[in-house]
Amino acid sequence: MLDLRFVRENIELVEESLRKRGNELSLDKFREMEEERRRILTDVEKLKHRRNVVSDQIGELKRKGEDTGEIIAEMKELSGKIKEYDERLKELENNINDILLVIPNIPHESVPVGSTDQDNEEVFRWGEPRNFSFTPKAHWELGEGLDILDFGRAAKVTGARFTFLKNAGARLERSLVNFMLDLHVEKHGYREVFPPFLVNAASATGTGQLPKFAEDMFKLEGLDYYLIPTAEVPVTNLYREEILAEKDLPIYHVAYSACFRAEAGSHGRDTRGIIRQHQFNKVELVKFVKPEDSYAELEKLTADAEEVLQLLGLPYRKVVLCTGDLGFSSAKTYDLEVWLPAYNDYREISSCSNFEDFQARRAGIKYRREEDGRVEFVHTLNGSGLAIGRTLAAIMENYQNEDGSITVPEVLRPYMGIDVIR
RNA sequence: GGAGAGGUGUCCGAGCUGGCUGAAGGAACUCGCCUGGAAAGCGAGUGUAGGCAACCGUCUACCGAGGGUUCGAAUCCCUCCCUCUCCGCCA
Repeated sequence: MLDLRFVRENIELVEESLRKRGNELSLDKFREMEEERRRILTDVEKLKHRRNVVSDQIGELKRKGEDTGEIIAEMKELSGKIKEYDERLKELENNINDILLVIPNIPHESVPVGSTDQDNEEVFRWGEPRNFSFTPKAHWELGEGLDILDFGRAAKVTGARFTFLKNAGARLERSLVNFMLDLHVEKHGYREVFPPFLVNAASATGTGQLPKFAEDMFKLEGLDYYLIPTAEVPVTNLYREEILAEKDLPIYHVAYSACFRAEAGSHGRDTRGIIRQHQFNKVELVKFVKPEDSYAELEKLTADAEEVLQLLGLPYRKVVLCTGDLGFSSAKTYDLEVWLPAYNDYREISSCSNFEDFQARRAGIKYRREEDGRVEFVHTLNGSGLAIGRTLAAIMENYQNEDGSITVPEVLRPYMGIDVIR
């Protein structure tokens, strides 16, 4: 979330940035309540000071064995007043906080202004989409033909938008996880963590899923547990309510996890295949860095994700999301979109974002500067490195052969143990 | 799941028969003295959040979280969370 004082002192700027995101939230109510809050706070603090002073006097009088009846009567009245003020104050603080929690991050100045994904700007393309001498099949056709994807039985066992991976398909999924983890750990210097797949409400609030996007997550009935929509949530919350040492920054983590998305609004889109599932695997990159470094770190993080695509030989393009398409918590996001022959288009396979101090403030992740001992919020970043299921689909479609078999990309062969899936 | 113990500042650790404890003592760190240099020693300092003033400063809150009792709570009561030990169960 944004800093309370910052919002108070920059209301117009915040409203302007909301408009750029296509959000018509008015902050009039916020302004009113914040004024009242400060008024009451000043008053109640004066009363509390009085209470503290008199309380000391009572202690002293009691020690001397003197009468305190009158002064205690005064204090009773004072305490009653304080209680009333505190109640109103709490109400205001809750209401103000509720507003702050649903204000999205302010887009970075380099982010193009726009309303939909049509307005995203392409940064560059890498690789050439392959020219097929035959009509390429979609990954779901290939998968069923090779008996490596089973949609029907997954629907029976669980429901729509779940898939069984079988045989070389299951092995390919596992190979991709290992390949990506190895690359990021060994070459890019990330430290591997394996997180819980369930988090509590405080963690989901820390990264920005709650309170606004509760319906996108699966929640365990009767428990304060949510299935993680991405490893970003547990990994970013690793250091929630902590003060890190400057010498420990930057911290790079890479984590494999399953991801769970309820995505209530997605019915009807990508109903075939494994592009949009309720459960998928992902290798996620998460960084905690000093504020002055975060934009350079975003470029590096994105490059780390790109290298996966390059090593796999998958054509992709990099786009910068416009203000209207930017995620709630993000200040700037690059999407990497992989070429899918069956769609004859590029589809998102990685999303790399700088959240600046937006998540750090919600989650209370700070660091102490060596120079002057001051404490400030870190900047957090994350990006997919990559989404495994979509990578699998991309490999199947881009590396398919006329006979329906699939050539295994060179870098995966040590993990797969075979050259062709047939 | 059952029984017991406990959660205090960067860390360790007192206080817990309510007022003189934002919090003893120690460690660590910063600055100064000492020294050829270092260690030891000596002296001073070092939490977070918020309000007012915005130069110095000042006030409020915070002893796992929330609520209650009280004129007043780290200290008493209740609920919850977490950690440890033993038992049960389980991969």
